[in-house]
Amino acid sequence: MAEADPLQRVPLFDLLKERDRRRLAGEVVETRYRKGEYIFREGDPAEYFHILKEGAVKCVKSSTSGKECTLKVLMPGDLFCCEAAVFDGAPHPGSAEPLCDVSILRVSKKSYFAMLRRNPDAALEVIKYLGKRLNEAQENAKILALDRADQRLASLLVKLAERVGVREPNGLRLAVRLTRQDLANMVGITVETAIRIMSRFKRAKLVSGGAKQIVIRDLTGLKHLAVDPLAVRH
Amino acid sequence: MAEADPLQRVPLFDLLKERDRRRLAGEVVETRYRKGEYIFREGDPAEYFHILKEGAVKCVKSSTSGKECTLKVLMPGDLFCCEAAVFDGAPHPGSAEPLCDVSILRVSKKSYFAMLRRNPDAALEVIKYLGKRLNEAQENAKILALDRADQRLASLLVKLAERVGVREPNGLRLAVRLTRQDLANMVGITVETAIRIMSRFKRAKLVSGGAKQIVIRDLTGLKHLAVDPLAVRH
DNA sequence: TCGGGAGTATGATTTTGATCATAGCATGAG
DNA sequence: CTCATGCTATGATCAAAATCATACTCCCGA
Repeated sequence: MAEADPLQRVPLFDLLKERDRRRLAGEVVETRYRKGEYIFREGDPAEYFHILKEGAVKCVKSSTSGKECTLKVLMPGDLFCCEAAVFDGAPHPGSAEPLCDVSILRVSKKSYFAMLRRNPDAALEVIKYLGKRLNEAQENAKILALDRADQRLASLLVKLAERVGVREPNGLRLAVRLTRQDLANMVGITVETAIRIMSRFKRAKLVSGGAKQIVIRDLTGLKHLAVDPLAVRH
Repeated sequence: MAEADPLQRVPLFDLLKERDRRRLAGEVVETRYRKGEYIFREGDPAEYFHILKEGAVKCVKSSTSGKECTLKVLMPGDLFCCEAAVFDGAPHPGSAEPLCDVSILRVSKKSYFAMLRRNPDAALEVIKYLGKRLNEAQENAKILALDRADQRLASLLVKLAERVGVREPNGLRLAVRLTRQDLANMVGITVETAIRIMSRFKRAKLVSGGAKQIVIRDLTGLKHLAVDPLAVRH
């Protein structure tokens, strides 16, 4: 906590009255994690509320058979485990793993709830944020339930391009490093299927690049494909 | 609004200070719908916040190709379209259809937000409710992404049994009327597949009954199946 | 610059579930 | 009672994606 008011520019906290922000600042702990570590694991007790300050984090759930599913990639400003922070004593329903070196802010559930009770605007902000997340999750469920593998992957790439795409001469570069395995885990398919479809997308000049760097070369084409039940041939 | 304080026993509203509850009561409209009507449709402007008072409602999303997916069956006390109520001017991301004759309470977004701003306890309650719903939605996404058709159906039946199961001599009867098509829409499979799997479940004495009435005869067996990657044979 | 490991690529085979087709059953309105 | 209609049932066929197997390629560090 080197700066005078480290929470001033953090989403959610920026809404607090200055007095409350200062009060809370003393209770916020900043921690750094590197790729490969866990921020928390499925089943751990959920005692803190988190905000991602820097880097990218994936939320993962796994099934008994060892298969994994990535629910969401969080970016700076995202709140996480608001959903878990909510239950008294219930464990984390999923794990949080850094996709690169990250920095997160952590507050105890108790201080978090006390803060919300004192700051109706912040509470409304959290309500809006959760509403948005619930919406996303339901949209996602629809896609998983109704769409084919290639459509799901196309939808994912569109979503990623819009969230973390960086303009570049030949398209939008995704600012997070994701392997085919990562992509597969996000849409409920196997690596092999993800690789085959990505190869098809490359041939169709929709995307380019590998694990280090994915570039979206034809966003409109992908959007089309996500909606249209016609596969890209060959 | 015949009764003195119609909101006293309604979830969420029961938390309000009496003064606020009375104030809000004037703004709450109760409406009845019957099976076959729509409460609202995907794309309609979202101007109200809803609470289900009586009956059962399904939340549905559909894809361009006409296929439908049922996100959730709401029961009395459930808030709905909190997620949509949140966006300024954005349309409903899904439809709400009664599964039987229902009664719903409706408040304008404006009064709803004003009420939450004045009642931090109610706001926290909404946060908890949304957290729970987000959790459910993510659990659901995991199941859709990783599990086979029979496991998904088994999970659904377990969930339904726990939410709307009524004790009976031969098992738990589901208090909502759901056809095989409804079940199929909830887990992203076709009617035919739902029927085949339900037939298998019947043969294995896990369930009984048809569209009028589904009875869960072996909850433990279903729970097992939901988790275990072994199909019920024959 | 060489070797190893992580990630990508691609083929062959099998499994699952969708699709198409037809038939049977039950429930309720008349 | 009886017909109509909405749901369930089941078979045959097809397509999509999982699985298993093997090879390649790129990068990074020693």
